[in-house]
Amino acid sequence: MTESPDHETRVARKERTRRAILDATLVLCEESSLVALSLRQVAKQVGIVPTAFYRHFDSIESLGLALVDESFVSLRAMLRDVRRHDPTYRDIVDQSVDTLVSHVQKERQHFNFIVRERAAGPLSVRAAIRHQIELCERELATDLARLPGTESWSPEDLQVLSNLIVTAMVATAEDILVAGGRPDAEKAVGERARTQLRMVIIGALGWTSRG
Amino acid sequence: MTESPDHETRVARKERTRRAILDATLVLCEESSLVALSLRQVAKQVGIVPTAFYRHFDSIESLGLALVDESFVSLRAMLRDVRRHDPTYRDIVDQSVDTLVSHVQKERQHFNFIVRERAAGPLSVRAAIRHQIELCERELATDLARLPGTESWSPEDLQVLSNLIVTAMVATAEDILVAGGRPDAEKAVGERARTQLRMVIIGALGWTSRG
DNA sequence: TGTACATCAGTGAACGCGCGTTCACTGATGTAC
DNA sequence: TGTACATCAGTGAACGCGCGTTCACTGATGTAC
Repeated sequence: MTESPDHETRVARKERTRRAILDATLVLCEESSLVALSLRQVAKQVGIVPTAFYRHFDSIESLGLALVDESFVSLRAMLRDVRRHDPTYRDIVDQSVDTLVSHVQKERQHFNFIVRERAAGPLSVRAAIRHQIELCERELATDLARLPGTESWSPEDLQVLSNLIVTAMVATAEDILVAGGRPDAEKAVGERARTQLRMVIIGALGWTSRG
Repeated sequence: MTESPDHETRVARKERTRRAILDATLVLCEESSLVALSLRQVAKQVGIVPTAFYRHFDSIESLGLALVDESFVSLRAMLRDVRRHDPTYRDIVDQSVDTLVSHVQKERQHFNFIVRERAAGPLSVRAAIRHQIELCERELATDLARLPGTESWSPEDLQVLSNLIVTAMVATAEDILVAGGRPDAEKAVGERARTQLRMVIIGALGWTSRG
C-alpha cells in the first residue's frame, strides 16, 4: 500500500492491510463464493501485489476461517442484544425479530458470507460455520429453559425446538439478503418471521415433552 | 466416446453423452460448487475432449439450469408420494418424514446439488432453485388448507406456515447429507424432523389466524 | 542523540499449468433417390 | 439394395490469459548500543 499515513507503526500498517484483505474478500463474496475466488483477485481488490497476500494468510481457506471467526463475533453481539429483553417491547418475539432484521441489514456482508459458505465453502470453513451455529443452538436451548412453560421439557426436546428456531432464523436472514435492500420486501420477511416464531412458540406451549 | 455400442442411433448416442455430462457434474458437485467447476474438469470426468461439451450445453451455467430442472422432477415425484397418504401409516408426520429421508438417501446427488447451488450457484441457477422451492411451498399451502383444523386460516397464514415447514424440511435434507450415510446420525435427524413437524402442527392447531 | 544492524511488509520477475473458446477436421450415421 | 451426399458428435491444435507459488529484492521501520 502506498497511501499509508506517515507516522503509523509497522504493526498498525500490517493490521490495516490485513483488515483491507478481509474487507475486500467480503466485497468479492457478495457476488460469488470463496471457492470461486482467487488470491490474485483478492490482491487486486486490496491494491497489493499477489505475493504480499502470503504475509497475512496461508491460503484463501485460512482467510475464510478468519472471516468465520469475525462474522460470529458480530453475530454473538446480536444474540446478547436479543437476550437482554428491552422492557419497552411488549413482546419478546417482536424484539427478537427486530434485532435480527436490523443486525442483518447492518452486517449484510458478514451474513451473506456465512449463509453462502455454510453450504459451499471449503470443507474446513463449512465445518467451522456448522460448529458455530450449533453453539448458538445450545445457547438458545438454555435460554428457552428459563422461559415459563418449559419446566416439564426434556433437554433433548429443548434442543430440538432450538434447532427449529435457529433454522427458521437463518432462513429469515437469507431471505432478507435476497430482498436486497428493498424495504417493503424486507419488512414482509420480518413479518413472516414474527408469525412463524409465534406459531412455533404456541406449538411449544401446547407440546408435552416425552422426557 | 469410443466405447459406444455398435447399433445405437445417433440421437441415442448424443443423449447418452448428455446424460454422462449431467452425471459427471453431479459427481464433481458432491465436493464443491458449480461456480468452482471448469468445463475442462467436466469433460475430463466424462471422457470427452473439452470442445465436445459445446455440442450439449452453452456453458456451465446452462448445464446447471438443466440439473435444476432434473432435480426438481425427482423432488416432485417425492411430493406426490407424500401426498398419497399410505393407510398403513398411523401418522401423516411419520410417513412424510420417512418419505423425505429415504428420498434424500436415494437421490443424494440431486439434493446435494440443490442445497449447495441454492446458496452459491450462478445467479440464474440460484433464482431457478428459489422459484422451484416457492412452487413447492404453494403446493404445500393448498394441501394444508385441506387438513382439518385449518378452515379458519387465512391464505396468507397458510403460506407462512408452509414456508416454515419447507424451510425445516430443506434443513433436514441438508443435515441428512451432512450425516453422510452414517445410519445412526441419519436416523437421529429423521427423529428430530418428526418432533419438529409435530411441534409446528400442534402450534398450528393452537393458532388463530388473524385473516 | 547518533550510528550500525535487524526485521519484515510489500515488490516484481519468472515458472509451469489449466482455463474458455476458435477453428478446421474426421468419420460414422442418416437421408434422398 | 446401392450410391451419392448431408449431417453432426467428437477431435486436436492453437490462442491468449489468469492462476498459485518460488525467489531474490528493496527500503522503511524498529532496536541495540
